Amino acid sequence: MNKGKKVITIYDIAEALNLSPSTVSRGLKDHPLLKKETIRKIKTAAIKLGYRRNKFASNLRQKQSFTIGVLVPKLNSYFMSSVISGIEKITNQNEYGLLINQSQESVGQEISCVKTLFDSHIDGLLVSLAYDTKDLDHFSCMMEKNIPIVFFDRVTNCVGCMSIVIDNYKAGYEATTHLIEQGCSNIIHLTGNLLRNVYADRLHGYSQALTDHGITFDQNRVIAGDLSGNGAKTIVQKLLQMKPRPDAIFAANDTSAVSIMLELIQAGIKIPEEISVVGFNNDPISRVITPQLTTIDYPAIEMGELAATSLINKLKSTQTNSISSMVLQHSLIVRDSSLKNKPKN
Amino acid sequence: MNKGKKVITIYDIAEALNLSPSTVSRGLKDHPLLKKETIRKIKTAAIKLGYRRNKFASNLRQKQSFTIGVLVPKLNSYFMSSVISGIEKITNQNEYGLLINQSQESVGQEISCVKTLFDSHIDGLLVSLAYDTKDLDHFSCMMEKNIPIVFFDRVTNCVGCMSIVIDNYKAGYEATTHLIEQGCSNIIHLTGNLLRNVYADRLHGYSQALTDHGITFDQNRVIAGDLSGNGAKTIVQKLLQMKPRPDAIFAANDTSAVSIMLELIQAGIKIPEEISVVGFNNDPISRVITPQLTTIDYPAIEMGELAATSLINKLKSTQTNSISSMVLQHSLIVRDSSLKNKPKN
DNA sequence: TCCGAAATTGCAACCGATTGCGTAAAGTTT
DNA sequence: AAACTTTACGCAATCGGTTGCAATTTCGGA
Repeated sequence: MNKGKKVITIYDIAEALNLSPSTVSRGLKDHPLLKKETIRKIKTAAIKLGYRRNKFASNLRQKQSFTIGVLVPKLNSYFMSSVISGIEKITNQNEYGLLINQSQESVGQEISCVKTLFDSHIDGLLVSLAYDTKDLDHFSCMMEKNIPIVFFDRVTNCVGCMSIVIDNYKAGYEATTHLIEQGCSNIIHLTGNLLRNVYADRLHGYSQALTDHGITFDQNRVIAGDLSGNGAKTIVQKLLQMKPRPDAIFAANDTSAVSIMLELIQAGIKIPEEISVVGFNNDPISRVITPQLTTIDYPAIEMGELAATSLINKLKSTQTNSISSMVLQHSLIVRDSSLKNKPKN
Repeated sequence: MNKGKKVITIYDIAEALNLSPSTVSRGLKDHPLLKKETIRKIKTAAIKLGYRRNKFASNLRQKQSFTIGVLVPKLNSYFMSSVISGIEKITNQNEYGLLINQSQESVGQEISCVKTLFDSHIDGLLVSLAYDTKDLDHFSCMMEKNIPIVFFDRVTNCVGCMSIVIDNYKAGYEATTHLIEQGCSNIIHLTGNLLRNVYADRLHGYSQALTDHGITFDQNRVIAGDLSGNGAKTIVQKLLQMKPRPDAIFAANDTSAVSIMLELIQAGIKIPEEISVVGFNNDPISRVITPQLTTIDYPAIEMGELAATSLINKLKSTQTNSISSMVLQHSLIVRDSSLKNKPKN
């Protein structure tokens, strides 16, 4: 395979110019000790001969790959693809390659992906954890070799690692407070695996908001599921049978919120009159469903850009900077699905 | 940077076992000429010492990277992230790395990304073309070195390259025919850059369906735009001013279809009674909008899997197989946005 | 017990770029 | 013109794994 024309190396350039390979190597990267004239000659010849640097040889020697690994639970969600789009933008600008893997929400896959990425000699790693990851043992190979890791969205405490997040606690608090202010008092919270900070924090915010407004937190009103929207029918059936019927639902993502809404509508329930709904993420679907879904705007692209920028800075600076966590701004977007008081158009 | 513990090489294993590095190298990859016992010893020692193969050295020698490049217009769409999810699944199974770049819908970026990927010595390339790419000159570096390219979705004719597509002509034909069968005769078609096969073919199918049903094709009823949904307001204004008012819209993607629908609803137009709408892609939003959007189901994940599988097969087989194009199955999904005749629930 | 075939393993060159150190060439100073 | 800096470039080792071919060991058979 790959048997095209002859590969041009620095040796070919050296020979053509009657110079040594080392001079050519230096010339190609503007070494200050070389004569300007020589550098010009080398570069001209390189272009004329169609020279391309062999990254393997270069990486082997320099022990750097200029490649960043990305490990996410799932690629095909609006949120995650936006994050990755942001990451790609930055890494591309900085001439880093991007090696992307998905854990498919399983620790097993996550472990195997980390191994693969490690073997690929990535310079740094961007991670959002799988649904059921419990510990970080599988990342130890990276840490031992001082390969910096930046976690984003689904993060974890980890000495020496950096985290990019939004204030999920506050967001949960705001969403819940909004519902309470709309007159809701019997609020269901749909959440995911509480091992994950995003869900635990949102739940915590929800709980605190209730308490702060004189509503007692009730464990039975918290439903933890996979948030994929698959179980919506069952959940709605369950909700409608609860003794004091819930008057609001705060879901930890838009996908599940929308699925629930569709089921509620199917069951003849009026939104928001009978039940208000608030989601999370501000996916496109939230703007499209009727009534439009109140949700938390999550700056996905910015998160990707920031995560990538932070990692690259860490790679470029020799000094260990001490920032361990950065929090991006979210915002509550109020739409019709939760507006009980005000008149709808 | 990266100054962790000592790196273990095959030389360390060789020394520990009193063997030669070449034997260790062979043992690690189950060379048939080695004694089984020796292989076992080598592997055991490798694990005990924490050996990791250095891909750079290996790739340098073998002139292969076991890495596949992916170049797409935009990462952050439901369709594209699904395709990539499919690609990742296959490449991961086959132990290939994935280097992903986005052209941001611009030829300029596309050219620069191809250069980057070429310099990264990818073994093969998966491409969906940017919005305004006119020729394939920038891919010639790949072709000269016999690096196989598989195009998907937005493809182009190219000797020696492979294409994975759906039958866009037929899909356009079916969508239009469906509208005609619902009694529509004044059908607008919203399309993108006609340089791209996907749009040209859908337009062609639309046009042929009209002709086949005795409706004359009218260039004024074709609106070519960016399909991002941004110009929806302007387009709807324009539509509502047309002399015989259109009774249907066939949009080349769901995003624009939904944006148009929202504007139509805003303008007090009843869907589908006054204007029917059909989209393309079967994005999640199509199921969520009211009325639900009739659309063409596009097997995105399967397309990703097939593209990756085809490329890997091509890499593994020495013989040049002759398949130049594969067509995946699409399907028309009829929903309320186009059902004029039948009663709605 | 000796010989050749078969089974194992080692030697050494190689992939292509990088870089510490040494040296030759050019320029300065007095 | 001798002695000393600068400036510019070359030598050769190195990164770690791979592989064609040679060398050594093993073993069956005579």
